[in-house]
Amino acid sequence: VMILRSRFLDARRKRRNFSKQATEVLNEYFYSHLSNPYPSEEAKEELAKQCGITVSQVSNWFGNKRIRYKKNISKFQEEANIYAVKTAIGATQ
Amino acid sequence: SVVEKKETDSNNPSANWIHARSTRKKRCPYTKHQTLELEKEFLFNMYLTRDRRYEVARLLNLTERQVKIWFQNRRMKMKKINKDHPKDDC
DNA sequence: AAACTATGATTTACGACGCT
DNA sequence: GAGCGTCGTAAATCATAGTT
Repeated sequence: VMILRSRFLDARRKRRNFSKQATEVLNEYFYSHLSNPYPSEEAKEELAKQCGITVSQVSNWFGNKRIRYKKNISKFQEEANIYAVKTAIGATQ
Repeated sequence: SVVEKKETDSNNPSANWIHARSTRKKRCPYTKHQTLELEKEFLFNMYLTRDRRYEVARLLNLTERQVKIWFQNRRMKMKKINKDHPKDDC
């Protein structure tokens, strides 16, 4: 019984990558809050809405992003620069 | 100046959220058997009595703490499942 | 098409804090 | 006040999607 249940739930692990726009929004938040990339529950809800994903998915994304960023900062340097520039442009307008 | 501030933040990975959980036990995935038995126990009741916890731990060769935490995590998982899919059921 | 890598989701293990 | 509760998370691992 629960074998079927767990198999059913494992099937939910089938995923699709998030859209380019969603990833863009998440990265923008991440890199503009690099000193403290921990969105509040409200911020998560807002991001989820903007991205068309669930709050859980936003939490997963930030969890993965924080650990992977931290594990290899240099690998993300280029991406970090891109979003730094992006937010800088946004700030001057 | 706004630009400068953002850039220094970006170039400053020392910004403290990188705190290493130094003295933590490494996560060790449980066996199929352990997980299955834990799930069966959870199905029986979501909360463990002290005696049950001792028995389960002994039977599965886990510590009581591991069993306690497994049940805590399992309850959180159930809560998340109920939240993400409100009412589709078998 | 078979390696390989990126990425989203799930699983252990805690710290922080609450309640009794 | 020891002890178990939830909540949010780190870190490792899993499973698959996407790339070379």
